[in-house]
Amino acid sequence: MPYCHVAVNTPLPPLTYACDAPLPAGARVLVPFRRRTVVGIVWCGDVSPEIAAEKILPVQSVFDETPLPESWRDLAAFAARYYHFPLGLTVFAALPQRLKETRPCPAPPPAYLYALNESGRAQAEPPRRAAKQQALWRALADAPQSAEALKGIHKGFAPVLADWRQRGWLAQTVREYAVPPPVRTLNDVQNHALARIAQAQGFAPFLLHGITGSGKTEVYLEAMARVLASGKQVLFLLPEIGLTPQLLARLRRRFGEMPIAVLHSQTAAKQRSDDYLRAMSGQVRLVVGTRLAVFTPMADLGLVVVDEEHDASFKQDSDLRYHARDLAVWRAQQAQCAVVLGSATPSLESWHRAQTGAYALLSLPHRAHRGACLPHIGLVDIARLRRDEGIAPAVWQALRDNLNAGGMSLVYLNRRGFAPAVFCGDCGHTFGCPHCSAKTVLHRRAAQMRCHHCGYSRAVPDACPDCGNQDLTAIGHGTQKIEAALRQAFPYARIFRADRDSIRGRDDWQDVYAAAEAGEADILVGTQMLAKGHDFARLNLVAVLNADGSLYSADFRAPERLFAELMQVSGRAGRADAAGRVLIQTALPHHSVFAAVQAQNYAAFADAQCAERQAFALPPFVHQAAVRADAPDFAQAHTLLARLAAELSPQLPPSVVQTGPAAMLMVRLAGRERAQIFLESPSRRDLHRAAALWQHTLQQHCPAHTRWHIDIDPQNM
DNA sequence: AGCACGCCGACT
DNA sequence: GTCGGCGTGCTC
Repeated sequence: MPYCHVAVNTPLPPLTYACDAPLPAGARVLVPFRRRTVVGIVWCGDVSPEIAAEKILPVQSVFDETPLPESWRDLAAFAARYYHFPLGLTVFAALPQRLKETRPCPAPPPAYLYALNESGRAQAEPPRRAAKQQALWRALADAPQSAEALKGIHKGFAPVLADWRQRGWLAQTVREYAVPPPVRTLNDVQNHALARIAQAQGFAPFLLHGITGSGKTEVYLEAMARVLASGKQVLFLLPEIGLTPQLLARLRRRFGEMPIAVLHSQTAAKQRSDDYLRAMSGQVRLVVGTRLAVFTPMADLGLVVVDEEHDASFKQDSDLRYHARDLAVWRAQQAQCAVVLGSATPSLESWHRAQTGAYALLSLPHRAHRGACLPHIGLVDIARLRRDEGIAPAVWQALRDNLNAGGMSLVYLNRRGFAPAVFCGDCGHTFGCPHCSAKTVLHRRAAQMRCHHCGYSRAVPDACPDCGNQDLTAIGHGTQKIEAALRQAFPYARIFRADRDSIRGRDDWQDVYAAAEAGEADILVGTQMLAKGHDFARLNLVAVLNADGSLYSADFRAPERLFAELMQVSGRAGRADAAGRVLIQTALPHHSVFAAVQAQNYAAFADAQCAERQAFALPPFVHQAAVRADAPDFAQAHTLLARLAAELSPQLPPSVVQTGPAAMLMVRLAGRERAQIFLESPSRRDLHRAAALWQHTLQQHCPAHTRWHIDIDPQNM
């Protein structure tokens, strides 16, 4: 009797089942598992069993669906190996919801074109009294028609069409989509970048470094157009916040009626699995999505594009801790095609690879439209300045002047809520989250104190729980408080706030966007949400209120992130013909990151950061893995790691440096306390051997109440 | 990861 | 005397 290995949604390796005949690898099957029926993916269709025959159960049924292709299985296997995550769980993390369910999931039918065939043409056309039918008939006699076109002629076309098909009068062909010619012409620099990408043979990684407004997207679109025109597929990844209706509209303008698979966490389950299967069959050639789209099986991949490649949302921070940009590069290597990583502020990892020649560097150093110039960036030293409502006098003045001049301003700060902390003026009591090592944030409109890290919220207290003092002070400023202060100072200004609290649905965002576009907004107040991806023509003043926060952090990536954030938000200012102005409030004006921001010189900043990272043996000069444990008490997590560290350290490859265990920067999260050990090595191979050793040991020695995971290339400390 | 089977406190 | 707490261990 043949046996097969089946990946199921558990941390176990693929399990052995019996089957009547060898099964195709990649097939979706139903198998009995723990007295239940679960979905599995055949991993090996014909194996000899390594476990006792009496334990082996038969495969229950095999779905009549196209098996997942070998390239997809290789990707899943690689991700499981690289991220030291169980294969079964990796496989299921890479599938859309529908394919994890126990019902059949047939591939959606392709789009057809319909026309009268010879026997159809031999028939008499419908009489004039059946006007709609006659119109349909004439259209079908004239040229092949899509379903949408027929619907345009006669809404109730479907039964008529079915009838004629039944009679054998119709020919149907799969609809082909041509790529329309480009709408705009590129400038010389863009054309040069495009030519390099288009000429590439085989695996060819590019880092497209282009300042804000330099027209990176146009380069992507034209590179994509060429690949799509050749009949191959394109995978286009964007950060969560970049996949907007505006971007989709732009793709539709460029690629006409060509179908686009849109895969992100908010796509409805049915749509997502349909798009997944359409991409797998090659029916859809353009796949656009956020990080999870990197797992889309694609029959004939010809180009991968990762926009804003430095963005943190490409890294998943739970379950399978993958980095979509890195898997995207792996896929391009697998498919032997080009991959374009684009950013105005590339990650130092990618920059380093471009410097060492592993990636080809393409630069777009100027804004694309003539007349558009870089904003002027000024620093406002707030170390000794009195501020009114968290805003320095010079910034108040600039906002007032700009308002009077009819300009639009953006007030940017990365703090939601009203005030980031509340404390008692008498005894100094502060209000922490009971589950996290973080203060709760005052949300005044909701009259709540909320933790921004877990779901905790409570009513605003009337008095201090320690001393009964009723005079509680809100310190610091969040978007709500700034909005209130601005409304008071400028009662006639049209002020809009955009953050995760005020923008709940897509419509809220559309309202703000439309108002800003129509010139009906004077001041926008908001967080990251406003910094990324949206251009407002009238916006000519950006005020950044709390730039420093992260610089006090122990995370060595803080300057890199701050630089990217400031460049991104600065880029919002003055995209049209007039130079914009940016004012950054900081108490640390002499920090090197601000000089780099003022100079708007990414390369100088990146080179300086790289030198520092090299001196301190940090990524990208070494590779890191974090081994983390969390438990209700810190001691439990710490003890486990300390014990195993002592045990394992003599067995580690010599190039691997093991540091810790130490507390994570945020020790307590959602009621659990977290410790971690860092593994570092200049050798990927050695790092993986060390990680594998830890994985193996933890699988066997993890006590109750303690959880653990391994994070390869961790982005958070 | 689930989800059973297993052994000790508050209910009819 | 049972219902149910979640602690430990197995799943082909």
